[in-house]
Amino acid sequence: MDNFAKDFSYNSSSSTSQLVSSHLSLDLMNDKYFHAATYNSDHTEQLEDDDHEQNLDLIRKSPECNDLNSVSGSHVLHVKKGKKIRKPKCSFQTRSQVDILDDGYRWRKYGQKAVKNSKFPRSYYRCSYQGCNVKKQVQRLSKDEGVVTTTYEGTHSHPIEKPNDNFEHILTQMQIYSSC
DNA sequence: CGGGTTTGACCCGCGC
DNA sequence: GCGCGGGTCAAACCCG
Repeated sequence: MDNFAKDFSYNSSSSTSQLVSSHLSLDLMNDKYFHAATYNSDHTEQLEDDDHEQNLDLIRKSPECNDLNSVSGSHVLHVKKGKKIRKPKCSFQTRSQVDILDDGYRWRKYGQKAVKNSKFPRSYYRCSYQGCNVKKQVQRLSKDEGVVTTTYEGTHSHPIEKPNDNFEHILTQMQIYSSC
């Protein structure tokens, strides 16, 4: 785990980001070396519920959603109809043979798209917990087939279903860096 | 039967 | 206006 801490590189200017992925499985650690190349976090101010619902679609259409490989970590501003919208987004890369990382939450796949200039498709998942609309995108890098990029969007409104102490530690590391 | 996956259609923003 | 690419929907399907 110390190796992970060393390998882990944080790349974000966000000071108040919220981490939405909390756990990755022990299997991942044993079977696949967790590379953890980048961490990208954008933070949005807590929106009023009404605004949040209204903005979901705007967020969904945001071109920034497409930037899986971005490591800028800069705050993303979306302006439409006079509204400023910032959305929380965390992405990281793992060196793994499998695309789906067991992060302790239950996910339901709702789409898959071919990605231009990549032979691997991008998969879209939503948290299946009722009322929780956290999304994640999973894509394998065409450049390096061993690397999977996972992007989380939103914040879980419920506890983790399958806690895992090992990655709790990772989360702690990430949260320390991001001052969550 | 309930919940998850697959996959083609659809929508939207953007660049030309 | 049109084509392209990304993101989502939803019907059909699968599985435990």
